[in-house]
Amino acid sequence: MTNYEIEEITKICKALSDPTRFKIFLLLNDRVSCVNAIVNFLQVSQPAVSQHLKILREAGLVKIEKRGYWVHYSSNQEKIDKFLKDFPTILKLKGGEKYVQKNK
Amino acid sequence: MTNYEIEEITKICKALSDPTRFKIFLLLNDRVSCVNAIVNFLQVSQPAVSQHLKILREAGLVKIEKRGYWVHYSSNQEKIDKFLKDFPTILKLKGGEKYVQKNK
DNA sequence: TAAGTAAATATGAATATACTTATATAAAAG
DNA sequence: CTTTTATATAAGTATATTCATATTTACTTA
Repeated sequence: MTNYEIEEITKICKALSDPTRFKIFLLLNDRVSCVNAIVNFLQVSQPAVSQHLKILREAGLVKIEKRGYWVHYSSNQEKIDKFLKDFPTILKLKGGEKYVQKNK
Repeated sequence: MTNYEIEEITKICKALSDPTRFKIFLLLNDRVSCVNAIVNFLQVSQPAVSQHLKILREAGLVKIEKRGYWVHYSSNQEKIDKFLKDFPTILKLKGGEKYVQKNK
C-alpha cells in the first residue's frame, strides 16, 4: 500500500464521517436529486448542503449533471463498488505488503 | 435506519478517516501490538499513538488486553466483519427504509 | 523501597470542520 | 431587460481535531 492509496481511502472515510453528509450520500445512492430536494428532505440549509456535496464530490462518491439551472447529483456507483471491493482486500494484506518501504 | 445506526457507522468512518490512525488500524489488523511497537513502526510519538488508539477503541475497532505494564492492542474482527457486511446492505436500502420517521 | 519502563492523560497551540448569513453566478421566466 | 429561481461561494464563528510537551499512573525489577 502506498501513502497515496491510504490518502485515497481515508478521504472517502472522512467524507462519510459526518452524519448529515452520510444521510445525503444515502439519499443520492437511492435516487438522483437536485440540491433543493436534498435541502427539503433533510432540513439542512442550502449552503450547508452545497458544502457537503462538494466534499462528497471531491472524494469521488457523487457525480454531477447540470440541467438548466438544476444540478442533478447522484452517487458514483463505480467508485463505491471499488471501495467495497478494495476494503476487505486491504484488510487481508499481511505486514510487509501494507506499506512499501519508501513510504514509511 | 435509525439515527443511532447512522451515528454508529459514521463513528467508524471517522475513526478510519485519519491516515496515521488508519495505518495503526492496518497494523493491528495484521498483528497484535503494544503501544511502543506501534510507536517504533510508524514513527509517531507515544502520546499521539495512545490518543489514536483511544479513538479506534471508542469506535469498537480495536481491543485491549493488559499484560503486566504492556497493553496489547488488536483489531476487533467481529466489529470489522459486521461493518463489511452491513455497509453494502445499507446501500441497497431504498428510500423510506433508510430513515425511520421519528428520527427525521 | 527506589529507580526504571509502558502507557495514559492533561494542557495548549495550530489547523480543520460544520454551520450561519450574506453575496455572487447563471439560467429561466415574465 | 428585469426579476425570479437554483446553486455556489465568501466570510465569520464556534467547536473539533491532531499533535507536542509535560506529567501521572501502574507495574517491574534492582
